[in-house]
Amino acid sequence: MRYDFEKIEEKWQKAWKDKDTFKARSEGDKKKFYCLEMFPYPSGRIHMGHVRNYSIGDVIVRFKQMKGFNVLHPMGWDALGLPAENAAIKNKSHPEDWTKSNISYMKEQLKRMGFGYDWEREVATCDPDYYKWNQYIFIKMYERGLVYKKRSEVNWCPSCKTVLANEQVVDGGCWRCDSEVDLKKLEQWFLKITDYADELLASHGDLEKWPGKVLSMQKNWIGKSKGAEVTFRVDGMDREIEIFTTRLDTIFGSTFFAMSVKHPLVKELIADNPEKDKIEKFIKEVEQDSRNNREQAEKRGIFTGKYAVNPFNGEKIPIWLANFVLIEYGSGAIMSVPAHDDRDFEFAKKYNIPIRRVIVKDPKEELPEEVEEVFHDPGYLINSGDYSGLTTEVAVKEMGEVLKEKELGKLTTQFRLRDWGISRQRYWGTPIPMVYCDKCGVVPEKFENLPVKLPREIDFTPGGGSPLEKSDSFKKATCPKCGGEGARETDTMDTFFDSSWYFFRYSGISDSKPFDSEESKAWMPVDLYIGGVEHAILHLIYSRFFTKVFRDLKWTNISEPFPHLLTQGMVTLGGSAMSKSKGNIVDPDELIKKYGADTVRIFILFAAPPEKGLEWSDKGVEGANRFLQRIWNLFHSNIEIIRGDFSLDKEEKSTKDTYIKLNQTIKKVTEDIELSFHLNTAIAAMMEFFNKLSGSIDLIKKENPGLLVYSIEIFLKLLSPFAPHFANELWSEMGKTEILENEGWPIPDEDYLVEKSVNIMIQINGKIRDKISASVDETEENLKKAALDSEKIKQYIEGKEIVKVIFIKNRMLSFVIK
RNA sequence: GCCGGGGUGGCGGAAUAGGCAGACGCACGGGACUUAAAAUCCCGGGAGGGCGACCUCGUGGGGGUUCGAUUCCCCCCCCCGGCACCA
Repeated sequence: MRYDFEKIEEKWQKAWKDKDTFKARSEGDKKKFYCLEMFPYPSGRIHMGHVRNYSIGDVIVRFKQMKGFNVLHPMGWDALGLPAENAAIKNKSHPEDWTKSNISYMKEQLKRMGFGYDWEREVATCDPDYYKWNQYIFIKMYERGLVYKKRSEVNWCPSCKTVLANEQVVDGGCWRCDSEVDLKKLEQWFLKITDYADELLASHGDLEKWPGKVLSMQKNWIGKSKGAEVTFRVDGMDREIEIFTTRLDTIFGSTFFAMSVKHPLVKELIADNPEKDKIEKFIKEVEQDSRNNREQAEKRGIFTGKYAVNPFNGEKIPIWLANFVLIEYGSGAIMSVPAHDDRDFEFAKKYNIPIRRVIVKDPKEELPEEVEEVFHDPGYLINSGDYSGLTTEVAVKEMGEVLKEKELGKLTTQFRLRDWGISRQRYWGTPIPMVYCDKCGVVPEKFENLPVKLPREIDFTPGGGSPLEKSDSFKKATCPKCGGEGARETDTMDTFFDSSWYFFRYSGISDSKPFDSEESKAWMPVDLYIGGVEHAILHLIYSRFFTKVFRDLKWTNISEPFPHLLTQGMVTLGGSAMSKSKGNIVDPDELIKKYGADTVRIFILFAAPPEKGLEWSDKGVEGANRFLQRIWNLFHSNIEIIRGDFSLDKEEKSTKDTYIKLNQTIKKVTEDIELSFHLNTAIAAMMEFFNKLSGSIDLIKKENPGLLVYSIEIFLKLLSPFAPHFANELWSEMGKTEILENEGWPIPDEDYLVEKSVNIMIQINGKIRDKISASVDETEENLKKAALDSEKIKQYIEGKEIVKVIFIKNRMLSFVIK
């Protein structure tokens, strides 16, 4: 008979709800465990990635709960953002309605999967009670000088009609719709994440439980490089240009100077150049090029007619405009050292600029005059005046001191990381709580006026500016400072703002603060954070930034929100991530309907270890179902014994191997969940045990029925985090009254973990030639005797000399012969 | 180019303080049950050779260390992810 998963799953979901099984409690002196999976965007329905992510989390949570932890396992919705607006425009509805109906549908789906959450802590970022605190945090950051407004060139997505953060531009395209990104000059609000760049990188040392991959991605993103700022005077002009270099030691080799066409001084430099028109044409071309051409273009440049003066040797070097110098990095100008930099070398070759070698590996080495190859490594300085002969390292130090002394620059550090532009010209986001007053300037909204609510009735079709611009009632505001008439900021926040602190909110929901610091202190940090590797940079770096700001605001005493990160691999179909736009979605609903939640959970967890990518295939889902069904069948065909009153006989010879296997399985499953999260091998171990049990069922029934009862008990406990409804059903059929979630996690019987006899392999010259069954801990002496008695071994050893014997207890005996 | 992760049967994947490669599952083949099928149960399987006991080869390729290497060292190839005229 097939088990009726529908009935069973509904029954136990109701039981968990009625018993508040997953309500976070702070009881006794139990340790806390805060397990969090990245909250979903309510796009409509959950997808396989969610199923995988939340199944992993749920196993850990149920395991920890049985292990005796106070567990916090909340869930919520990352509910603001563009898709809601786009969908609403398409269906002529409202983003709020679309979002809320999606939330309620998806919530049912999560419940249907049997995931154990504390729904009392649910948050939805579109709720004014939530985004109120976005606004509050924004103002607090403003007060700390971490928020500023700047007119700047920003990434503009012409299709989404909004600004994108640097992090949201992928290969020159919009991260969401892949349209080519334009540059646009706009007044934008920025968060000074760069103030924390150094710390964000330095505290990587505290994140030893993060995947190396994520750390390296963040490291790349922050892009710290040590070097020096040096000021070059422009010859014949009262102007100076600052450069950044990581190779101050090569400064005597600088034979030209290069700057970005967008450098603010360019206009002035070429003002009196007779070939000004030609240069301006060049500038236009380069600007055009950098927009259209995502690939690395051929190096091009043009001489400005001016010279820069090298502060170290007074040498005048030509100032060029070059397409390979980026305005976004450093100061947008560089000293070029062709002998020691590939780009400079290529450029110098093309434009016949002298190439001067200033660093060598060995000062005694005779080198040709002509520099044929760029030398990158550190070494000894030559052709460098008083510095010649010094090592790279010493030269940088000494030159740095000279710079400082003469006020010509300093040793410094550059970051690739830019400040985070958070202004968005769209409707469905948190209004930025600022008021413009003619008298007082820009003023943050008063606390008592928060939240600044999104008006519901509004034309939110995107245009050039923010849709909120069109609402007079929204725009109209009273200046919080002087009480005069003011105008509200109409841009909304990047939704990454919302998700940068939601985990704090869960840890201490409060009406009067973003989160209750006291309660939060008891729960934070998140002990295990599980989510897709696609959030490795954006979300995770922003969340770390917010946490450090909260610490500095004394709202928390932790510096890192997620000491332990588990990044699950993406679920792909046809090689790419499932997404609506690509139309390669697999809807879990169908599988759940056909097989039930327990089967789906086992199946997705068994398919691969969590951190690996998973190319979707439903081959094998039958196998997961079959596994449960086999347990069901064995259970029910032996129900009398299982319900009976039998005691376990550990020492019964005929079944001792099963008892040992059971204990080994407890150990393996526990370690797989706790240490490596390799839930696939945990399931495999359970299957292995079940195969063993069902293979010797007749013997066990006859000789040791107590072992069957005991095995089933333990087995159901081990299975319960994976297939919780199923396990609970059988558990209750055994006559147990407590639910499994409130039972303790089994502990292996240490005296029964090792088999009493083992196979010893006998090797000759490294090749296995025989196997001998022996009791555990058999001595080398005895095994050697037995091996030498073996016919198989004899034929190899006959007439040869035994040079050496290697023995590893309980494993092998190896003869080296000649 | 730099950084990170990989490469194991037909497939998903096991196993590395060096010691029986391929656990577990899928798919496949054979058998039992059945009038038949489905379901279920049992058996089989890396490749090649041999009737067989067995033998040889085999964890991307090449070299090395070792009695013994999927595991350690050196060189190379390929795949995936990230960053990238970053000065």
